[in-house]
Amino acid sequence: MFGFNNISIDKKSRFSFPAKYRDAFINSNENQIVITKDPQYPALKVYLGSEWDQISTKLSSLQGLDPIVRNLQWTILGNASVCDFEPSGRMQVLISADLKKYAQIEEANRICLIGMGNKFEIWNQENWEQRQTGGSLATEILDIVLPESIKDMSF
Amino acid sequence: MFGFNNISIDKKSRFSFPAKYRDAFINSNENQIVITKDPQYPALKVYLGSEWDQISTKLSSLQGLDPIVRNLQWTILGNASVCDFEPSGRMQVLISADLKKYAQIEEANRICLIGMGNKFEIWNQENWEQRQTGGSLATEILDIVLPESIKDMSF
DNA sequence: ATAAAAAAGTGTTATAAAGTGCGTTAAAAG
DNA sequence: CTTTTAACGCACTTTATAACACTTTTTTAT
Repeated sequence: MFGFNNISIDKKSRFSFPAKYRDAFINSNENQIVITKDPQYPALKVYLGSEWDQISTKLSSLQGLDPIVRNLQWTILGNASVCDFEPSGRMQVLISADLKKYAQIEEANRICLIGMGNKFEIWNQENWEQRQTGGSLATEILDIVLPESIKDMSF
Repeated sequence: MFGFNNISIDKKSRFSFPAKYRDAFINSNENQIVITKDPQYPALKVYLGSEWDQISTKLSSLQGLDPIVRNLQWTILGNASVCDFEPSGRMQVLISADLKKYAQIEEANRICLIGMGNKFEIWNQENWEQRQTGGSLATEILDIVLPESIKDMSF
């Protein structure tokens, strides 16, 4: 599932996945997706249920007394929103007020949904354009040395 | 059970778990939860009964002559409050005055409840926001070398 | 020690807000 | 021109919370 989409969010903060992904969703047999914060950028990550199960299980098993691990757990696990999802239906998903704020799409009624294979990213349109045209965003959050325990994970 | 929730505590220091966790509680077949202190931060941890049984059994079996272990035992075991819990009901829980004080939520009528998978954290809202936005990883209470015995535990 | 008063804890109800479902219209694609 | 998709609007349902009433426990005064 790849590609760029500029789509709308309605008054209740819902968006629908473009129909072109329907078959892929049906084939992957998922009935849940998970939205959470991107740990590096003011953007959101969208995972398929099965993918999320793997990531969350691994991440929550790591030693939380390590402050870097703990911060990742907070960001990724502590902001995850699990949504029931019907690939055969409207494929609608709600974005919580918190996540909207984080991704700076509070006011916006349009977002950028970027297909990255097994996951999606959601961006504020201006942030996305700036980032693509080489500009840097102020908030590079995770500028740290990673502990061994998470070096083999990819979020 | 994941995600961020800003919820109210009533005048009698009760809060209710958001309804979105009901199914997960019912499926996990728990009728008790345990609230205790977080050993690193001014926050509270909430465990499911079964999870607590494992953690507390393991932790209390460790060698208490190690001062770090001893401190963890005091903090986590010595402040645990077991609450009967009805997933099919209102899912209400009382926070003791002690624990409220520790988490600095004495005055507040709102708290942040953070779902971290198999456990929750409870934070004073301001503390949480500061910690999430400040990004300073410097000020951890437990900034020490962990003994081998607890390296494989995650609280 | 006993009774009264206060505090703490438990449970119920009402109401506003948030979330969900679905039909209709508008736009795009074939 | 027909079919599919995206966006919008409305109605319905669920949820969160404050207010209230009642019970139990603790404290205080006699």
